[in-house]
Amino acid sequence: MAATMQDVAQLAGVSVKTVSNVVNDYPYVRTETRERVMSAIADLGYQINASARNLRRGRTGMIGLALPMLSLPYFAELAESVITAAEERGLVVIIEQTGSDRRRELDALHGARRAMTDGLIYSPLALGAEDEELLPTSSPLVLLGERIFSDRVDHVTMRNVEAAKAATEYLLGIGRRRIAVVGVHPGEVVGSAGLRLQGYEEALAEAGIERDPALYGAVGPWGRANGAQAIGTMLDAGTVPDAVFGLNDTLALGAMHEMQVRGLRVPEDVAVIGFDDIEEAQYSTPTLSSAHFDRDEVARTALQLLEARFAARVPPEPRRVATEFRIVERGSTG
Amino acid sequence: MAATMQDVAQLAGVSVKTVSNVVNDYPYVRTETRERVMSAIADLGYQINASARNLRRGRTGMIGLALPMLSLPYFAELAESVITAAEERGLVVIIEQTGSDRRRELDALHGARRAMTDGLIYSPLALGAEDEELLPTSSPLVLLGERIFSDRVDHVTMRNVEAAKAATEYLLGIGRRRIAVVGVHPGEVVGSAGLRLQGYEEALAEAGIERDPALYGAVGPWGRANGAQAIGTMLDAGTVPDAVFGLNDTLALGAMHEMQVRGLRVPEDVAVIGFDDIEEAQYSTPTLSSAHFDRDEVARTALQLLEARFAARVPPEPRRVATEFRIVERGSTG
DNA sequence: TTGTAAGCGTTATCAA
DNA sequence: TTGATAACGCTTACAA
Repeated sequence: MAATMQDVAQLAGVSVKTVSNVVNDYPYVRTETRERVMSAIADLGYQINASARNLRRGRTGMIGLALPMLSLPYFAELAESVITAAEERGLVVIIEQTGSDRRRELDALHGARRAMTDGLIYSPLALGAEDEELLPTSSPLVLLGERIFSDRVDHVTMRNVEAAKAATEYLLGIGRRRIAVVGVHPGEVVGSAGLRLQGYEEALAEAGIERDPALYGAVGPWGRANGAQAIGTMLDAGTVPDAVFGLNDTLALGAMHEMQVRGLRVPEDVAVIGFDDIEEAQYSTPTLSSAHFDRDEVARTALQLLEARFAARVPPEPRRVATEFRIVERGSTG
Repeated sequence: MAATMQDVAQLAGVSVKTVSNVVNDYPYVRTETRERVMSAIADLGYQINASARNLRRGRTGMIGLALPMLSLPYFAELAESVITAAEERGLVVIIEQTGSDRRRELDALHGARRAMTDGLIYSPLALGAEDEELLPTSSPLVLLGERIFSDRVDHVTMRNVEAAKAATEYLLGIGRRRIAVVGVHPGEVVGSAGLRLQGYEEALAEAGIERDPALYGAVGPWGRANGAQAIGTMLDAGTVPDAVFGLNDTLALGAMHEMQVRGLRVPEDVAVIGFDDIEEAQYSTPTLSSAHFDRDEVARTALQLLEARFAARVPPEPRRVATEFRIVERGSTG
């Protein structure tokens, strides 16, 4: 059996309270006492029982991270950042994969898993603005992205519109005029797809270029296969763009792949830019230009927002923090 | 405050024990009683307190997954499978990123995090055979891969030698003779690098082809950048292979990229095969041939081994389970 | 600076 | 089939 505080206390000849004081770095412990306790801890290989501590404290030391799936590189990289940032704060992360399924996204919000964590970092894909009222407001929650907005919840946003606009402007700046956009979710306004498309359209409008529906590649999930398929359909229909804006990097990479297979040269015939700047963007052929966000910063900010709620007696005002971005120029845009 | 079993019991007019019986699907509860309890649970929005349950049960319902980092696609996909398989069994996964750092790998084995999980699935990269004795033998542990072998611990292995041999034989089968190998860790015998290299060498030996050190690309971590660098160095030295075996897919993809940049055609000039069959292999240009393993099967097997230990009164004999593989032929080998 | 004792919300034992 | 009650191992008033 594992040693308990009782065992340590007995061996050190002190009370459990004193052991607890030592374990929790309570300052008013005599050095000599502390040392006796420490050595007893070492002797017994004592490790604190997290369940007991959590039960007593009313906290679990764990936070949830709900995301579509880890095999999407963007989310794997986000998870990496969140886990690292959480570890710095002594928190443990439980990842819940929602598969961008509406029911499972709701479950992450309210289900049993939610009860075993102190807070939730939430990156929804299926829920939308109409679900705002379903967001729990009593328990700490940070929303990532701009899919849902609520005045009652903390947000870390991505400046989707501005970054997409900047990406499109970059393509315009290198002389491209027939810019396809891949990954469109028709009718969507508030999600990443809707917002990034809005940025694209604003850039074109300001450049005085007319909107051409033939250049819109609509797809479902944002994977490479759909990026390839969207541009394939477009090319089959006889529409040949001189640039492609992928609403995320995997779409852009898929589209780039499909065009190369069909003999188009990137960037000579078609320039390509993505969004998110996943690691893979640095290693594709050619390397992929992209709108870059600092995921570590997103993770740290989200954790700060959560912890502000853990600590507070009165819940703080919900905050909305926007993450900075920059356009990274690589081979796919020449 | 969240409702407790007491509250539910009071509302339903029964004892806490009865609520507990309902919650735990104890069969001997009258249907009518069960229904009253259920409706009280629903009314109060009661959710069980995991800390209290775990304290009482002496289990946490959580398992650890120690891996180098999630931004490596192979590990992200492995984590996805493990989380999914764990969820099916009502277990929660805590991911610990070791950064393939020796100290952090040891910490995953013995540290505080370890104490809050019931078992650990462990994919070491820095520890080696000499660390066998450091493996805890009292707590449930499953080792992934063939980096460490111990008779005292469960293993899920990958048939590294056989699969690498098959991959090399496949290249030989399509007529390649100067087969470079990328990702070599000189001097390593037991890790993935050592074993896969062994498979490569066995295949060449059986084909009667002499070992050529110029075709060995040694690198550190197995990322795309190092794959590119290894083949770059080789080409700079005037060695031009007619095929490349990447000891994993990201190495192969990096190497493929570098060769394409230098004007070599894949697969015409150089065929490329990887190892692991990550999702990206299906979307690169050209698509990447690879040695495929079923990660879901690995995950399920690992969990079965852990659970066998949770359940057992007497610890079961350590088992070693080998995962099947197959060579997937794609564009990079013509 | 340290000790005593009461709980945190469950589950397990035993009795009814 | 259900209920009383004692743990599980820790933290925290409160006392000393």
